[in-house]
Order: sequence, then structure tokens, then C-alpha cells
Amino acid sequence: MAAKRKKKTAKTLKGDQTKALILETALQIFRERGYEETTMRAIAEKADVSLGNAYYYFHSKEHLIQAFYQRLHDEHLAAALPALEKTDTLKARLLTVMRLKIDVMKPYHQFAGVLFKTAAHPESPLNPFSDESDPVRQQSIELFAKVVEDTKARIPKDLKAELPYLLWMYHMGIVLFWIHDPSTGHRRTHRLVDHTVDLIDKLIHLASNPFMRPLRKQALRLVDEIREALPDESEEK
Amino acid sequence: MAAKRKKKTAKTLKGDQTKALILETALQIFRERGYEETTMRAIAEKADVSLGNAYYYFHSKEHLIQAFYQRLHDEHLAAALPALEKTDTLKARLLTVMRLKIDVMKPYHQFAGVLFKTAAHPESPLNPFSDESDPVRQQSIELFAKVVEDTKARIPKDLKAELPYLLWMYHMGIVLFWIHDPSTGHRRTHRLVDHTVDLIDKLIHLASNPFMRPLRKQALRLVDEIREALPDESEEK
DNA sequence: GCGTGTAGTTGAACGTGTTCAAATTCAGCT
DNA sequence: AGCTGAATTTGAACACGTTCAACTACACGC
Repeated sequence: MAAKRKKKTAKTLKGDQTKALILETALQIFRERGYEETTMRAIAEKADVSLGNAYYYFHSKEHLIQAFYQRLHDEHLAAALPALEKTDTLKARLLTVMRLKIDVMKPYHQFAGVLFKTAAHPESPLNPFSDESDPVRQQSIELFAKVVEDTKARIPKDLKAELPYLLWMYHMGIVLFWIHDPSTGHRRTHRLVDHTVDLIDKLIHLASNPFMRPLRKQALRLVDEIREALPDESEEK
Repeated sequence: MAAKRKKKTAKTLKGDQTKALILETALQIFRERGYEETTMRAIAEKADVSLGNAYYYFHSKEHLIQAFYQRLHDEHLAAALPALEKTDTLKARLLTVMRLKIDVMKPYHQFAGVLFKTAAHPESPLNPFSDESDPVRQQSIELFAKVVEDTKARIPKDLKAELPYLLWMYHMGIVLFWIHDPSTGHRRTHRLVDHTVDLIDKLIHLASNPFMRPLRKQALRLVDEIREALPDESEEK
């Protein structure tokens, strides 16, 4: 076996640096010119590496989006966690998280479309619904778990367990709307978030009513059915 | 000898023939090898036309999907209309239409993924949510209007008016699930349709309850908000 | 017949994403 | 220092979607 010493660090660091450089360059040009108009050659040239080298670190142009996705979530998380500590009602917490999401995404509006374009493709390595290579989804759902937990509202256990996933799905819907939203400052998306959060809050309370138990159970069984149909999502932690 | 009594007819007919030939050939190869693996050169070659000629009739490879979309809807409509005459409850009618949709799509499962891939892209000419060049969406919503009308159930007017659109959205969701469904015979999608139709039926009755009026109004206002944010969809016709 | 304009058709050429065999760098070893 | 093998880097080559200027076919008016 090969010698395993700590001196590897220098080597990997070099690689990591190059990889980071390429990613930064790519995201910059994406912001400036959009995804389609950005060529791999342009990225390589601006990053001062060869074309092949870019492909050494990112198997394809789409894989750069994967990295972007992760970056987006990291920023969202960093903004949301502190903000969540200041609110306690479910409604306010959800509203906070959704508003921050839009803020974080703002600089990328013009090229974000391609995200969904590839994301919705079942065979794409970026499919956020089902693909094994996507830890971002897990992390994103965990954020919504944080939104739900520590809430004083009395929500039935069965619903509370599915809520993070349901809210994540809702959040994906809002992102889809945002992508298509041409209004200045994305005010339509903001308005939609305000109204949907209000409605969702009401629906949760309605669904929590004992009177609604049978219907709620049926709906939740459905959600389970959908989740289990999608490839393995709960593996290790 | 070539001269016909109908002057223009011969000309346009020639073009239509070529166009149809290219489309048939394309769909055939799509079925056999999937979308990505089918090259425009292969289509042109098999159809015995030049590459440029294929582009004369279809501006891009994606535009072939547009044609496929139309074809799919035509088949669905042809299958659904007679079947609808035999049922009268909303639940049964919706179930019929959804089942037939899956049947009609079946031969195209492996390449249908690309449909959503391009469809979800806001700048794509195929975007089914918002694009001006897509009459298929209108026709598809009309089919769901037929599902709703002539139903004996007592549904509030406001809900009944939005129901076709809502059911179309639901149907898009099922299609999305179907695309990702790898189970044999798409049994999971069928099961999902059975359960969701049941649930939807119950929800409609629930929402029709006078007690639910305020919440229903709020939800419908939301739907309107979403619809009007999407580019003009109701024009002439 | 003959010219003319429009519909239809051609294939070469371009730009782009992607691949790959070869070249280069570099850390550890003798 | 010199060697070795892995990590990194290179640029040429390939396949594909797309464009375009030129060409052909043909119906019509004269």
C-alpha cells in the first residue's frame, strides 16, 4: 500500500484550490451572463486553467450547478439559523425562512432557471427529488425540521413528522414560481409567500383538529406513498 | 401533368408530408433509444432528408417535443371523450381521465423525462406553464373542464370555476411522478392516482361545505394570484 | 415555352460540451 | 540526486445541435 502520511495535505490542497477557483469563476460568469451563454472554455480561460482541467474537477457543466446548489443552501442556512432564534411561532418562523431564501437566491435569478430544467430530469445527476448524490436535499429538509421544532403550537405527531418534508416541497414550489417571476424585485413571489404562509398556517391548524383525523391520516398515508416511491432518501444520518 | 386543379394544395401537401415524415421518424427513434441518444442526423438520415431540411420544419430538437406533446394530448382526448360519456360522478370521471393519460403515455416513458426537463425551464419555448406558443395547455385544461361539467355534485361556483385548472395542475404532478416511477407497469403511479383521486374527491366535498367558505375563498384567491402571475393564458378562442 | 417568385432542400461550417491519451508536477523513497 | 507512481494539467479531437448561403423544384402569369 502507498505511504499514508500527513504530507498529503499539500497535494490535496492544491487540487482543492484549483477546484474552488474554477467554481468561483464559473459562478461569477453565470451571474453575469447566465448559464447557457457561459461556455466551459470561457470559464477555463478566465480561471487560467485548461479546458480539460475544468472537466477534471467537474464532470460536466451541470455538475457546476450541483456545487451552486450546495453553496446556495449554505448561505441560506447561515442566514436562517440566527434569525430563527428570534421567533417562536410556526408561522413567523416559516415566513422568515422563506423570505431569506428569496434574498439569498436573488443574485442568481437569471440563471436559476436551468436549475429546475436539469433538476426535473429523472436521469440527471442533479434531480433534487430522488438522486442519491444529493445531500443538499437532506440538509434542506433538516432546516425545515428546525422551523417546525420548538414550536408551541399543538400539532399532532403524525403531521409534525411529515411537516418538514411537506414544507420543503412547498418551498420547492415557491422556488419554481420565483424562477418564472419577472416582476421587479420579485414582489409577486414575496406576496405569494406572504399569502401561502398564512394559508398553510391555517391549514395546519385545521388539520390538527380532532375532527379532521381520518382525512389527515389518509393524506399523510399518501405522502408516505410518494416518499417511498422515490429512491432511498433515509440512509445514514 | 403535374398540374393540379388546386394550385397551392399540391405544394403545401408536399411540405406537410415531409414534416409528418420527419416527426414520425423522430418519435420512432425517440421511443427506441430515448431523447438524448437520438441525434438530429440520425433522424434526418432515417427519414431520408438532409439535416438542414429537418431544421426547416422543426426549429430545434426541442420543438419535436412540442409536436409530441400535441400528439399525446390528441390521443388522450380521443380516448377520454367516449369514456366520459359512460360515467357521471366527478370521482369516476377524473379517475377515468387520469388512467387513460397513463395508458396513452406508456410507450414514451423512457424519453418523457426530457419533457419536464425542458418544460420547467422558463425560457424554453416548451414551458407548459406560461408560454404563449403552447395551445396544448389550453386544450388540456378544457378536457378537465369536461370532467367537471355535467356533474351532479353540488360544488360552489367559485370552486367549480377554478377546478379545471387545479385538476390540470394535479395531473401535471402525476405526470411528474410517473416520469420518475420505475416500478413495473407503473403500478405505483396507478396506485397513487387511485388514492389521490379519492382524496381529491373528499377534499372537494369538504371545501364545498359552507363552513369552509372563508378558507376556500382565501385559497382560491391564491390560485388566482398564481395564475395571473403567469403570462397571458386567456386570449382569443 | 419562359421568366419569376416561393416553397422546399442541401451540405458545409461553426460553436459547444465532452473525452482522452499524453505530458507535467510533485511528494516520498532509496 | 535520481526514481516512482499518483495527482494534476494539457490541448487536440470528436460528436452533436444549429445556422446559413446557395441550390432545386415547381406552379403561375405571360
